[in-house]
Amino acid sequence: MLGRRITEVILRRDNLRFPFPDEFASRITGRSVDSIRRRAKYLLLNLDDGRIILSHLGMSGRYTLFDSEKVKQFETTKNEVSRFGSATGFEGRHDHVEFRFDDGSVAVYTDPRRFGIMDLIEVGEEQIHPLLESLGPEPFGDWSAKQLAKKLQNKTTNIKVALLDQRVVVGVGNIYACEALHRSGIHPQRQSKTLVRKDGKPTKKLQRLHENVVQVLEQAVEVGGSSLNDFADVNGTLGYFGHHFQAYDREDQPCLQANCGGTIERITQSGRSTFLCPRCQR
DNA sequence: CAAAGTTCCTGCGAGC
DNA sequence: TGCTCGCAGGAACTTT
Repeated sequence: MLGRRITEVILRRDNLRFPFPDEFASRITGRSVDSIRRRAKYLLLNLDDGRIILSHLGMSGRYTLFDSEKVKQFETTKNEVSRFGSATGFEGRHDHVEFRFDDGSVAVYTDPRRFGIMDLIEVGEEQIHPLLESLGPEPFGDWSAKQLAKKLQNKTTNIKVALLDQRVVVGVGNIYACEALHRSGIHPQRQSKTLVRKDGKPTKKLQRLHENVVQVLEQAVEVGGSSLNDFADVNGTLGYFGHHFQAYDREDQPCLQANCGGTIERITQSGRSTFLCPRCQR
């Protein structure tokens, strides 16, 4: 999408999780995409008029890109079966938005559950956007164990729930919270503040957790994300991180930590599944 | 029945 | 007593 001019936007419904902003299509038609950034799990597409398309994939959203060749093919054959899985070319049941570009390519936003978000940020309003304003630090930025300790020092909340709190650190979802805690040997139900020393400095375990959060996310990105069902990149390539799970979705299977010999358990915390090894996670 | 995300609401208890 | 805050849990959104 980068560097291309939007020639047409087709909305197949009036909302995802929230209604599309007023005149969304007309306000972005004719604009070109100057740069693309990410903040937490939000995508930000900077347009040439200073406005920003804000997008979130929710649980099941995906963008699929079709080059002009592919687009021509679809338009001539009306072929609805493609190698893109649920993004069945154009007009699949869950293809909600189509961005058409000046070079003939098309980006399709597909989202069966419609937990995703699409909004248009007006010039200068990025800092005050309600979805962005209370986000915590980026794990790949200058985030430190010290910073994490500060956020957790008075928290009685379970550490797993704290990791999922986007005010503590952004980008850690349910899978990666489970994996990072498992690698760190920390019990998910442990009170957050017990990982911080009285003087406010991180304990050894919290330092490990900080390192492992970054490591888990880096590895997941490297192999293209987690395909629990069908996470795919813009070319339809499936993510591979699922093959690297050591705890998540492994209930009743042996713990893979060296010399542990424990068995992975599944519990529920705040309505979310947590997988842990009660033997090596304390 | 459970699911990868996020926000909002309610009810409860602690502390001032 | 009343107020605020933090926290836990649940609901909501929807389809597979």
